[in-house]
Amino acid sequence: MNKRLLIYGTVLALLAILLQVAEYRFLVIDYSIEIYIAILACIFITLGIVMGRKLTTPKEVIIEKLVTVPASSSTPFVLNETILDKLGISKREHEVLLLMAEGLSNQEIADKTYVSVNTVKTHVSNVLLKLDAKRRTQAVIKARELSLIP
Amino acid sequence: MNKRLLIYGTVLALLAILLQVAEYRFLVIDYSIEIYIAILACIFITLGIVMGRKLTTPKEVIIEKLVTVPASSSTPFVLNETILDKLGISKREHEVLLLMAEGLSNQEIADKTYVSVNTVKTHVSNVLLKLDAKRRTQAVIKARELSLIP
DNA sequence: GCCAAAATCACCCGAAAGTATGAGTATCTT
DNA sequence: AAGATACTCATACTTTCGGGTGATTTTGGC
Repeated sequence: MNKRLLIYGTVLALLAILLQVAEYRFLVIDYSIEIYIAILACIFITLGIVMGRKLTTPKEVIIEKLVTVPASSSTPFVLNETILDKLGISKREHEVLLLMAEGLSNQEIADKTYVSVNTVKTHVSNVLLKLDAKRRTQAVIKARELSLIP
Repeated sequence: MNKRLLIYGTVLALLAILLQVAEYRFLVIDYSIEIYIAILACIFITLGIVMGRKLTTPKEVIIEKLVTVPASSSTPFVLNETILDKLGISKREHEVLLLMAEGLSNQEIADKTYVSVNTVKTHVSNVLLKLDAKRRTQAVIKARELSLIP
């Protein structure tokens, strides 16, 4: 930081000298003083802008990213297969149920399981029917209550 | 923003006129030209610095900070209000988040909270944004991980 | 080999969800 | 008084869901 100030200082000094020299030249060639002022103004204004930009400390925007630590669950979760086949939920259906519970869309589930979206929709529909849910959100809740998903 | 530019423009113009007037005075009183230059330089350099600071968008240094959330599992659940207002989720938004987590549809949430469906949609959209979720299912998962809902 | 259940896929259609935008009101702070 | 925020609502539009129906292909067991 101090280095920077030093550099600017010397640059300023040099410019002053340069202007001093230029001054006499200008006077000799007898340019109008207005032009001289304008040039001076331009030079120092740009210098000022540059200094202003470099010297001002940039704003620091701290973005805090939230990360959850998995937290060792006390109960390991055991799938309740009894209820699973009591409700007649098949393997595939249970699979999409799990993915549904992860907040995936039908399309995303389709991509993950390498089947078409239509197939996923069919599975989802069946799951909704078998769990007596109106929406996938409800299905997930019920499934969790029944220990069908973690 | 445009107002600011206008103001600067007028200030500049005024300064120019002022300098013009001052110029002749200086010449009359016959000060040395060096002082004149110095004054000019000071004025324009400060002007430049001010302009540089105000006109240039302050560079924002984005610092990402990871914040770990313990994710309490079997504990009775305590709302993490710190995260709640860190994410800027309002009371109403949190309310619809809770109802969303119960598997309710927008219409059902609207009925329960005595507002229109459109309002609920707005709240839901905001929640999705603030939780960085694409779907309500995802939002519920994230909210639970962050201890925003039971 | 045959059958039933499971799995796959398609198409249509309406409902719900989500996005974008604008705007009015209320409250609270400076 | 002005500004910021939260809350409310609307309109228009796009995407996703979910229901209904039907059809073909696997698969596992008898």
